[in-house]
Amino acid sequence: MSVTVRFAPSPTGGLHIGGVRTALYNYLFAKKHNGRFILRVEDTDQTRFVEGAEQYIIDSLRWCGIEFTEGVHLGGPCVPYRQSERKALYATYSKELIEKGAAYYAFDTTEELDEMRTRLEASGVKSPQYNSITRNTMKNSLTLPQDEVQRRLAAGEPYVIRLKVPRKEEVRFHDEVRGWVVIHSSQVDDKVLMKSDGMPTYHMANVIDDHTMEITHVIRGEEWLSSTPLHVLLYRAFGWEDTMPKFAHLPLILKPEGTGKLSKRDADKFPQFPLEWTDTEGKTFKGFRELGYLPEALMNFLALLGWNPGGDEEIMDMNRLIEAFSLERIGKSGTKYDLAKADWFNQIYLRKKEDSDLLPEVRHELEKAGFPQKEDAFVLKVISLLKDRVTFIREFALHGKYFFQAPVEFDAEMHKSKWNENCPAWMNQIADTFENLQEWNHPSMDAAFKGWAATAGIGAGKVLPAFRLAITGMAFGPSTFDVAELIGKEDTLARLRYAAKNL
RNA sequence: GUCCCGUUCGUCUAGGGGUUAGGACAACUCCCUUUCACGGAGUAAACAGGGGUUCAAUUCCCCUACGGGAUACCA
Repeated sequence: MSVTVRFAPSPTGGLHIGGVRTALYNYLFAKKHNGRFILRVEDTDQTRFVEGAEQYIIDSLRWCGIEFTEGVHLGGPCVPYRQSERKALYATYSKELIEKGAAYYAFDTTEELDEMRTRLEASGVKSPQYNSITRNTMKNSLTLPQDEVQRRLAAGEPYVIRLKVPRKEEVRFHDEVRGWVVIHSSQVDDKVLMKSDGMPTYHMANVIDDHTMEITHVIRGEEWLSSTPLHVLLYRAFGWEDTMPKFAHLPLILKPEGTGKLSKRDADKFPQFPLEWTDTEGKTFKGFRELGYLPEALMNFLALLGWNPGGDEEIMDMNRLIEAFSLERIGKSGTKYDLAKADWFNQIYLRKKEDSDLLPEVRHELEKAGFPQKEDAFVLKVISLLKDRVTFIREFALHGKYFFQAPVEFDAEMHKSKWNENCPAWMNQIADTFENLQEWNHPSMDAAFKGWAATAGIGAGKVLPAFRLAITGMAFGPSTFDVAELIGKEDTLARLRYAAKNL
């Protein structure tokens, strides 16, 4: 089976998480079947066009690890891949439809359309539509005399081209996710195909492009399910029904709480964009990248939002996802967007990384935190000690500050519960004991510590928390001896004496 | 309003005419750990409701409720 799929966003803003998932599923499907994967830009709405959005989409998908075989940024056999550059093609095809009698010119103004709707509503029509009945009362090439139509066209009067939806026809299509969907053509209105500015509408451009690009599977969000009958009618009008692509409508991603479809407008409430995005009002939203999510974790999380491999398997990298993916296992119901599990995936993938792979980014975080520079070996050691304890890379700086600077603030709760009046003296004694250590490492410190505690007649458990507090200032982290080993003898003794004096 | 789609633990989901309805995240408890994590063992937690069909329905059918989508010269 030869497969061609496409991801066709419109450059009206940042790419939100639903779009990323759609792109991901298309990518997985294409890869699985060794097919073509096209990035097509649907920029037919000039009023909503946002500068930079196209590049943003390309960059975002690249970061996600979603790769295309052809598209706006790559070129390919179906060039151009931007719909605004394919205008002539749509014009040609719309003429063809008119000649076939499957479409017609309509000259109605916005006011006249409104008038029609209010008039029909007043007379009790539930949902007023421009359709096989009402079109007879409107100004179009079906009602106007031919010479008047020609005259208006020649005079350059604004017009749209509408699909002449047949009165009584059954429209049925098989959705790969939902099964058979049947609808009657009387429920479809005479949709505008070509707008008065000469641009096609989504429906028109979409069908023509999918056909000319030989798309075999349309995998898109459920918001398109209700317009699919229209698309089927269009394929039928063109005589392309036998090569019509298969459809797979993805369940929608819903807001984490409350109701409704996730939209870009919610981006200030929870992360939605792969990369940082600044909207047209100058508002900047952090992306998953900036928040510290690893792309492989995000993809794993997203893949499982509306699809699953059937068993208990959850940790799946891109190759595994490609291998396991199938349209049949896509779910039908909407999915709430709950990032808690994404955090878990991030933790898993973070732990899977080699320490050295983490080094550049950890360094970046440390620098951002303003910590003094340390050699690679030192930072690598910090990474190995902290890796099991963090979910995000930025937490290396948060939870590991004591590796880079002596604590000046001490955890109040721990101070209260674990630090008593004997502690200053103990800390000094430990410092004295450590002073004489020949070897500076965890085992020797451990032995010396235990020896001191035994001769002093103190339970190690009573002193250890205080020791930790003196060295790190917090109640969190790897073994204090490991910390002490890494920061060195001099620093360790200084911290002990400082705590003895000041706590 | 109309049309279309959907409904299993809080969340993501498996399952499917007869099951102790399974897993994961999150929560909680315990173990390990003289901290925090990791790891391990547990606890709590779901078939929207009502009618059919059937020996049997969470599973099939219908209705209702609820949720979502579409109803633009936006995609």
